[in-house]
Amino acid sequence: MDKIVTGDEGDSREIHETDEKTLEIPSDFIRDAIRDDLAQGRFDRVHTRFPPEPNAYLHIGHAKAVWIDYGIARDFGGKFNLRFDDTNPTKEDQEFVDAIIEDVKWLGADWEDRLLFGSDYFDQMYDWAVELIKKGKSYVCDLSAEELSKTRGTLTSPGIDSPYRNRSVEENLDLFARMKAGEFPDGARTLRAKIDMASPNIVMRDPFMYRIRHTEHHRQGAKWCIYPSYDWAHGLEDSIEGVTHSLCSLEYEIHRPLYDWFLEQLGVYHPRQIEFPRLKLPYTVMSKRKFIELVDGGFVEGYDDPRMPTLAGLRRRGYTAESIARFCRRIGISKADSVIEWHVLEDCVREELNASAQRVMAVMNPIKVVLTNYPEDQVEYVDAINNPEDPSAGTRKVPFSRELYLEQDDFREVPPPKFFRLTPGREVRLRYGYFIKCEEVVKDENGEIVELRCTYDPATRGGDSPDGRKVKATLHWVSAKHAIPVEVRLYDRLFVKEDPDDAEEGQDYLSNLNPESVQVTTAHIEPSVTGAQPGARYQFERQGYFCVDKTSSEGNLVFNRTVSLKDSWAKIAKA
RNA sequence: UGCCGGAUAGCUCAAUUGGCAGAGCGCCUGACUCUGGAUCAGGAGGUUCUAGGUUCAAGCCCUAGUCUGGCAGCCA
Repeated sequence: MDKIVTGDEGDSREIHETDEKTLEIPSDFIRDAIRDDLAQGRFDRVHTRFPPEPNAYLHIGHAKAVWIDYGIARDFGGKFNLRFDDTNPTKEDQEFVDAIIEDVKWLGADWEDRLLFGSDYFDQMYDWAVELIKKGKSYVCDLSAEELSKTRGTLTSPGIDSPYRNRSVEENLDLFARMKAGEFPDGARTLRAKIDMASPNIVMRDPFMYRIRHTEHHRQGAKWCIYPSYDWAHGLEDSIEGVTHSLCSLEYEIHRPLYDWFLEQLGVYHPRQIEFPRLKLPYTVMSKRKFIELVDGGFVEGYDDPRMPTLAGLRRRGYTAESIARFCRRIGISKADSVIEWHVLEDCVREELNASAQRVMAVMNPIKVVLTNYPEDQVEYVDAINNPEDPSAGTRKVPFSRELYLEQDDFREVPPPKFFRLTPGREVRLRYGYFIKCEEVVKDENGEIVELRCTYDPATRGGDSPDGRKVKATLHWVSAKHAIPVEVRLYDRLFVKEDPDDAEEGQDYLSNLNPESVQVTTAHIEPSVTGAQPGARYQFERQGYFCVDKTSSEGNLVFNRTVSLKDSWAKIAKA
């Protein structure tokens, strides 16, 4: 039986037996390809990497990539590296390195001791470039960026050779060394691979390997003034690290021939690149440039604005790492470049929070209710279940008194059909409290309802009627004098169009911003949440899941709505 | 222009070498009878884009066609 071993320093510990264990690994086209590679002996272990460029915050699309890279390594008992692809100093920053590390850690991917940086291999890459020059496979080109793009040809016509293409090896070596030494200004020269200017694949038309950039690198400082291109660097980084499967998104597909070409010319260890489609979600944007514009333009509060699809934003919104992992598992990996609806992610977080979130009662739009037959100064503490899905979560005491707040939506003076909540003359249950009956509607001079006068049935304490009487609705409530006012932020989609780029003539995606993407309101909440710390998650009964925002403080609690509960009444009411 | 992909339930997507076409949401029904428009369980729902072909057997392989998406930077 074939044994698959792992470890790149000869610690060939046995992890799987192909015929049996790998069959238990979920199937998708990438895992299948890897399984096949192992079975055919093309590789004898699995080693992946997640290679972000530290120039932006990670978003939900990266979470999919992380879960493919890390998930596959884990499934096959292999290794996973977190590697920063920091080859372009002009856009990169330590701030992003730190944020990305936090995000990947939060997601739950484990890179063990392999936190790596592509820039740490610059010396090796340089030596390899010299080697390619010596082999006549690379040359220094003096064409400007503009000239280069002109001579590259078009989608329909071949490019033309650079006049510098046939420089001697000696001259190339000399020029390249001087490029490195800093003798030339930015953009004056490039090092290019000598491949084929007539290739139908434009990526193969003598792509550049190094450009001159007199810019300090966030990690390497001023050591370098020439920086490698993605195409040149990426395969080398994978090779150096002993990566077996270099998994990347579909836009790199046409780069694969170049990835392979460099490694073949060098004759070094050669990983396999496999591409998968990026995650797409409607009503949002996922590009670094647009994130920056949204933040700098003040359209959102920051990279961690709860409306943003960034991991920082989703985290602040209340999404858990587990719900995101669940989401990634559910959508799987296929070759189709598909758009996944938000409700898939929302279901995932509801599923998890339904099982784990502490229940609490909060009234968003209060209507005052006075229990006319309830003693003036009496206060009772009723037992409320913390989580009906989890008995071990126990119970808590909630104060009940003569004056209460109910949800405005839970009362209709003239009820529409199928409305089972409070209405004049009808009896309903107050959750964990009593049955109450609406006797009178008090209005001000403008005809606006100011309060409801109800009676309660003392025999129904706790919510049960000894005579077996039934009510159709159970409403949440708070005691008016015990309730704490808190700030609540209700979020909606950031853009009004599925594809924000689908804008009117002369307009861009910013014109599609949803003006109602956030609604700030005050809720009256039961006192048990006093002292809730940022990040704490609750279900506001009958409403949704909320978490305490980072701006929250002891005296001024702030909640973000992660997601509402499913609400089919909203649809019935609309119809 | 080249390369790659997709077309499957009302919607968004799955389907390991060809072997009874699945999930989530939506819809319908039921259970719980203190979230009763929450939650849970069950059910209905498909001529797999079209026309041919190979095969005992085709969503999958082959041929032709129609529609549709992505990529093509001195970014990664």
